[in-house]
Amino acid sequence: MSDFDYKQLDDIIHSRIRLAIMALLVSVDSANFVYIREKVKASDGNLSVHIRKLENVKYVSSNKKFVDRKPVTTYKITLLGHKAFETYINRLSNLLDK
Amino acid sequence: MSDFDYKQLDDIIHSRIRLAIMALLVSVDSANFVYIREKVKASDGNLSVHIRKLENVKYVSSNKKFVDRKPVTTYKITLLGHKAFETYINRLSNLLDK
DNA sequence: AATTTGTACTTTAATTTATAAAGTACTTTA
DNA sequence: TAAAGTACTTTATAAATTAAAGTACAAATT
Repeated sequence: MSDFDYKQLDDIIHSRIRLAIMALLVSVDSANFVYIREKVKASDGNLSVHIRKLENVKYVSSNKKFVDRKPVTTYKITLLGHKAFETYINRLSNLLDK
Repeated sequence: MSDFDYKQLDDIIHSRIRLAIMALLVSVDSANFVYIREKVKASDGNLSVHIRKLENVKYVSSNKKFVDRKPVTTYKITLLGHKAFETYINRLSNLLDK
């Protein structure tokens, strides 16, 4: 491959908000909903929808528990997610550095 | 800035197909419709719609003429497009290399 | 010479995606 | 106890993407 074919980029990852979520998650081991929402500057609804998409394809896993009687959802990137992200970055850079 | 805010990425450029078009155009001085379509592996309709979007915001300019009695449209990246692309790349890399 | 096939696109319509708004199930504060 | 959060989820609308159909030819075939 190694050309300008735009379909080589994983479109689950490519969306701006999901790319930001993934970039954050690879840099951080684990993060909860509120933390991600603030870093990524997303609305509640948006974050919920998009992180769910990442969960559906198993790029991200979540853990729900209660802390001080309040719900807290913690997210982690999975091994699959890590690999997909790496592949994405590789293809992106070889698309961009011509 | 310099954080994970996903809105920092120019969404006109960010779309997969438009990103590929821009990446191609910055590397090539000028290119015609068919050439771009093949490199980017887009359908006619898709390319037409998306390159038009890039034209509308003046990131790309076009020149239409006839070669051997057939229409040929040649595209070039503009100065504005060049700047926008550079900014996009900068923000992208600082989003990604954490 | 008429029909078919092909080229270089553009337009329209349908599907998908993204976003914002509203809703749920609480907890905390006044 | 009523109002104002918190941590999300769901739903509805708007926007973007894609595929299919259309236009205006040229070239090749019958």
